[in-house]
Amino acid sequence: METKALLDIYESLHRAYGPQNWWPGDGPLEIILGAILTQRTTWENAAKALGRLREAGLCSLQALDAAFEAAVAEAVRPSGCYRAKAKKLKAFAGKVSERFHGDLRRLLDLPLDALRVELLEIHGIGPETADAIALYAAGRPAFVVDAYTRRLLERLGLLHGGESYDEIRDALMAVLPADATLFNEYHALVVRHGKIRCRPTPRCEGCPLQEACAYTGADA
DNA sequence: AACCAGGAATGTA
DNA sequence: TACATTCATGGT
Repeated sequence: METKALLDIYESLHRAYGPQNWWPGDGPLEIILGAILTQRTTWENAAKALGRLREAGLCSLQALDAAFEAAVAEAVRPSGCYRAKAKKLKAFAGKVSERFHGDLRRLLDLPLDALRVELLEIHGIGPETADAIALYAAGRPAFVVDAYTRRLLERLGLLHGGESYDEIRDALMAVLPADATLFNEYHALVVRHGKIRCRPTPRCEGCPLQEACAYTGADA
């Protein structure tokens, strides 16, 4: 993949959609909890679950660590896969508690590579969630590769379709400047664009990537 | 009424 | 290593 092609895509998307302002404020912990809760669900459902965690007084590492898994599960029910996610949330709280003395900063302040290794050891955190946490909670330049990213790059002819997560991530990070702000907006823009469902004809009317690719959204 | 949404763990060959 | 199944709510 080439730097210019990828930056051109970014420019087109940014011109069309503007800044997406993903995961602002909230604080590192809630960003992490949200990253787990949004797996295989809409952000609306994840936000609902996060709100219920707050209501239940479970929005802290100590509270999560001490709480019954069933209580956590009940709170996060709206996000789906709720028993599995309750286990994941407690796994994260437990890891920070035992390995980092309950101090989230000790984890987040690690160098990117070390941070990613630590995150991947935690039950419930795979490559995409690890990069989302590194980028949006720790502010590190980690490129988040999701289904939208794959589909876009495949349809633009930059990928063939058999690549692993790490292959795609490493290829992108090898040619793009290590800029957390850029990666933050890039991922958010790819998702924003990917949600658009183009009509078969005319194809992608108003699509910002029309000249590069007539059909990069979801299947209509 | 199938299908998808800001995945990952687990089981099987 | 590579693919199938499971988790499970809520909106089209």
